[in-house]
Amino acid sequence: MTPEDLPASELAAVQVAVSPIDKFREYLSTRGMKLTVERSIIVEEVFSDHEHFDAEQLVARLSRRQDGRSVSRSSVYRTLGYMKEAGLLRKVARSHDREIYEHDYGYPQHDHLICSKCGTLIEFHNDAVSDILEEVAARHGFRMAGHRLEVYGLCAECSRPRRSRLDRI
Amino acid sequence: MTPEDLPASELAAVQVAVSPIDKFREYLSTRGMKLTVERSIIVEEVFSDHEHFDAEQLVARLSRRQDGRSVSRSSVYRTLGYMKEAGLLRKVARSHDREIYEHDYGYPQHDHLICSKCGTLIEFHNDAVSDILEEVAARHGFRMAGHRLEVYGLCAECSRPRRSRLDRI
DNA sequence: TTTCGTGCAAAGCCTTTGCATCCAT
DNA sequence: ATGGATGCAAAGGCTTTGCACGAAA
Repeated sequence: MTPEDLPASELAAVQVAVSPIDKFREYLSTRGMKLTVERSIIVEEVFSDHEHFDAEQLVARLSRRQDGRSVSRSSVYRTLGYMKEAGLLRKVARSHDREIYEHDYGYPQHDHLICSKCGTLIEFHNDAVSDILEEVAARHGFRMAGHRLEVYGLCAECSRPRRSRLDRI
Repeated sequence: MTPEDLPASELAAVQVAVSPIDKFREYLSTRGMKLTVERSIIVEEVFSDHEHFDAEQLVARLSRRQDGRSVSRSSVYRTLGYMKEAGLLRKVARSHDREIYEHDYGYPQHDHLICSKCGTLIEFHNDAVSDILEEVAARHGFRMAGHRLEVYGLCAECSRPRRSRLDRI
């Protein structure tokens, strides 16, 4: 119950009162579930950086650990689901038939520009969008819980014309 | 190689009102492909109403036809892909692990409110959203090609409390 | 002991693909 | 004769699940 085993440095970096692991523990307890060693490892790995990731990449990162703290693929998938329910993660896109996750805790709401060519995800935030959606939802008697906005196109890098391509025939 | 087999009348009407089937034929011809009987059946079935659908539903609708004009599942999937490339369809969401399609030809751009409970899709259009996205994209040197905006939550119907559910212990 | 969790393998599902056959917008 | 297209079945690839064993309270 008590978060006394958490490094203060991490708490500061997340900029929230409760660390992800604590929030997860809290969520689990309300469902009669436990914060097991495996679940802790997964949360730690997931929040070790802010990059987007998919289940398989996470499995790979976990199996690459040299401390022998590995977790099975099944547990990874199951835990990602719980973390999403707990509000720690959210699915932001789908790439190559895989769900892409990102932190949904400790970071402000934002959306993405997705390059159709290289797959790069560029985050952006715009309050006006949220306001508009609130208004639209209200007009339809719809109780908005969240949204997913993906803008497709080509990033600056990929939209730059290249001679090599024009040379082909 | 040359598009000389295209009726001049159709070329002239391109910017105006070309039927989905014609637009598809045109697209196919530019790729050296043919508008076969099966592809025509699929286009006809898809544009027989404006509802959203997924591949399996379309397969079901086609197999339900009494005129013996059936099409295999393979062809349905393959053709949906071509129709998307041709600009006739677009994927708007993903529900129950299936891609949801809708017409992308002859209908104005719009987005959706998606009920997390019953899966209902409510369409809405808002110019401000498009404007904002154009601006955001420009600011990032991103060449926007399109977007996908899904608002999650509960529709008016599903957000209404029901006694019957409370009765269950 | 009892309950919940893990890991493995197998199953599920949607979607794609290899290949022989078919056919003609 | 000639490509492209179809249809069937099998393969793919991500994700879920059944089940026996394991660990913690």
